[in-house]
Amino acid sequence: MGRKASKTQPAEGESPREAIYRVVASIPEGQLTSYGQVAELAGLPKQARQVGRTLSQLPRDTRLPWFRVVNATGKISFPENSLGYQRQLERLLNEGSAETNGRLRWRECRWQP
DNA sequence: GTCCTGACGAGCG
DNA sequence: CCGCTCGCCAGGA
Repeated sequence: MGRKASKTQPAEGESPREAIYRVVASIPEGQLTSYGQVAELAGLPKQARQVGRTLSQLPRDTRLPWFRVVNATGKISFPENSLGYQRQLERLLNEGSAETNGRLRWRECRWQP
């Protein structure tokens, strides 16, 4: 098939972005995971940065549970004074994944997709 | 084309 | 625990 070899793709007929969306969408409510794990499950090992970059470009009205993705140190990957930090913490507080002091509660940070 | 940046992560001192 | 470096890679200037 005369197909122009694209750039790095996970190959399942999905673009890296689609794969990331699929994985993030599958994170169960009340559970947290890391950018690195999303990358791995999406078939993009060692590309945690690309996951972060992709999530940073999500539309505001997205239904994706992007807020369930935090960094490997178990913290929200935004400066504490930023709006992004507040929005993510708010969402996590809503489903009981965080304490009011901003401390995150890791309930089974690894799930089986 | 090159250079810099970034919602990351592991390693090292 | 903290700060720095290096690896990885897509995008924008």
